[in-house]
Amino acid sequence: MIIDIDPRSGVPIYRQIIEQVRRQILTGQMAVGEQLEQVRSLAARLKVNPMTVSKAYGYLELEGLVERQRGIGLFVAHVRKDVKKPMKTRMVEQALKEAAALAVGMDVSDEDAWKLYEKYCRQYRSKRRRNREER
Amino acid sequence: MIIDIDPRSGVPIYRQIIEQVRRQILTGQMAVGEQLEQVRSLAARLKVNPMTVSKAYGYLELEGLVERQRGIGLFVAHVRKDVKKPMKTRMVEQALKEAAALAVGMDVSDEDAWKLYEKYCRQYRSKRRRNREER
Amino acid sequence: MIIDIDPRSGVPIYRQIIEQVRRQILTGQMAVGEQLEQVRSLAARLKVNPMTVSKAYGYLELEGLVERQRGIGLFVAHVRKDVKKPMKTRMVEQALKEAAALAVGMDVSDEDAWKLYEKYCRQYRSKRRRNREER
Amino acid sequence: MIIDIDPRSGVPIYRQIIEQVRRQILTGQMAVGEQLEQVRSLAARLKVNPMTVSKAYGYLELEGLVERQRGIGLFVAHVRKDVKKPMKTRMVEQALKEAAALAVGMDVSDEDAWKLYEKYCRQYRSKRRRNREER
DNA sequence: GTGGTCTAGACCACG
DNA sequence: GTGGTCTAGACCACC
Repeated sequence: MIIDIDPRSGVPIYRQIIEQVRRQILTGQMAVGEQLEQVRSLAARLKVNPMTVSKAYGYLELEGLVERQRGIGLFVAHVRKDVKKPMKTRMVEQALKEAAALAVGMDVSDEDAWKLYEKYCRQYRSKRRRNREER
Repeated sequence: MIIDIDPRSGVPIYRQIIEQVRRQILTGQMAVGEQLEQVRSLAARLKVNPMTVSKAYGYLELEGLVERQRGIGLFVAHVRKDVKKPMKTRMVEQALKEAAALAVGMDVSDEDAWKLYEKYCRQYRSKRRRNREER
Repeated sequence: MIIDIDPRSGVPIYRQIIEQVRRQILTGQMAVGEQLEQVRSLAARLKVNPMTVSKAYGYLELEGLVERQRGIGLFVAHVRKDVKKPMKTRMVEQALKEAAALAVGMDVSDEDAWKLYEKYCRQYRSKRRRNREER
Repeated sequence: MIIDIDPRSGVPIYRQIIEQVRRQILTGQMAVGEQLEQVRSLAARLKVNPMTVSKAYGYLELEGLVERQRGIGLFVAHVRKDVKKPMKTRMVEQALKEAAALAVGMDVSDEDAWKLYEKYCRQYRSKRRRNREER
């Protein structure tokens, strides 16, 4: 499992884990039925308290994105496409809405905003490609 | 002063106040020299402890967005444009970056994102126009 | 009476008044028996609340540097030289002690510190000269 | 951590804490990465409310002198030298400026001031040497 | 276990 | 009248 933690970013660690795992599940980077890395193993790898990982997994279970099989571990759950799709778009929509609100307030033109947006997209896409090649 | 607080949002109240006041100052919705609502008055209105408001105002003073006139109150400070500008763009940039990260992760095409973004901008611009006409 | 107030300096206004009047009395710039500017007049001139001036004068009276003559006003008191002298040196000594403590802590060499000190002295001396010529 | 509080000095307690910790960090008396005394522990020792200590630590974090590691505690941050240096010199400069203003006002000659300054520096340097040997 | 936030209410400093 | 500080104690978030 590819997870990057920045303990100094201000975002709680368990949230960083949640977001990255959720993203990987929703985009299919993690397949249905695939087992999540064990709590202790991931915690050791990230140099993080096991309770932190456990908490993140707990939230993902609540969301229905993973399923617990007692004594064995957690697995990526099957989520119906008509449930998955809106989850994905809602997240993006909210972020775009926030950006729009700020840009309008700050008098940033749509063109300038869009140039920035595209720049960041390129960065993230190439970063993603690199990660995939490493696997 | 227009301030909306959601005590259940998880974001500390004083931070919500800071962000909203900062945005209003940077966007010029609050004019230079304008007096901020009094600590006790705002606290009463938001049904919040005066210290919470005071804390928020204190941070804004540290940022230099607000100036104290002892015994009188707090006022919107004059901020040099070359200081203000980067503060504004940084806020917009961060929001766009977040949106880009999500869109890439969720496989949302640039075209779809752009359509959404434009829609929200139109909404905010018309909302803004209405607010101005009311004044 | 020559008094410069900086309402934005962070130092309480009444303290700024106290310090400047005290300095002028101790250095003889204000003669024994000379009348202090009236509270209302000084307050108007400095664009400051009369109570602020009154408070400053009150402290000076407590220190014995000025004397109240009921119904007439406040006058520079006669202070014995053997009382005056230590007041003056103690003030300077304390400031130098603080500067020394910091300079040692911050590893600033005596030479560097002294160059700075002399620079500031020159500035203040010329400022003082200008003030005198204006009178 | 060596901290002396004078609750009767007029200077707010949280400011006294800030200044003393800042000085110890900038002078290297507190090493980079060293853990700050825990909020509750320091509060108990100074017989002060934990929030007061927390407030002080919070400001130091804003200044970038201190970093939080959530759930663990606060640590002396690594501050780039080119950022640290001006902070240090500004502190010394201000103290020297204040001393110069007083000395000029009180008609203390540069020679007398210099003698005093050197004396205090000697005192602080030997005190410092003693402290180092104790370690 | 750590630190952060909020409250209620007292008291102070400043004008 | 302003705002600032501090306390005591409750509660929360995070690890």
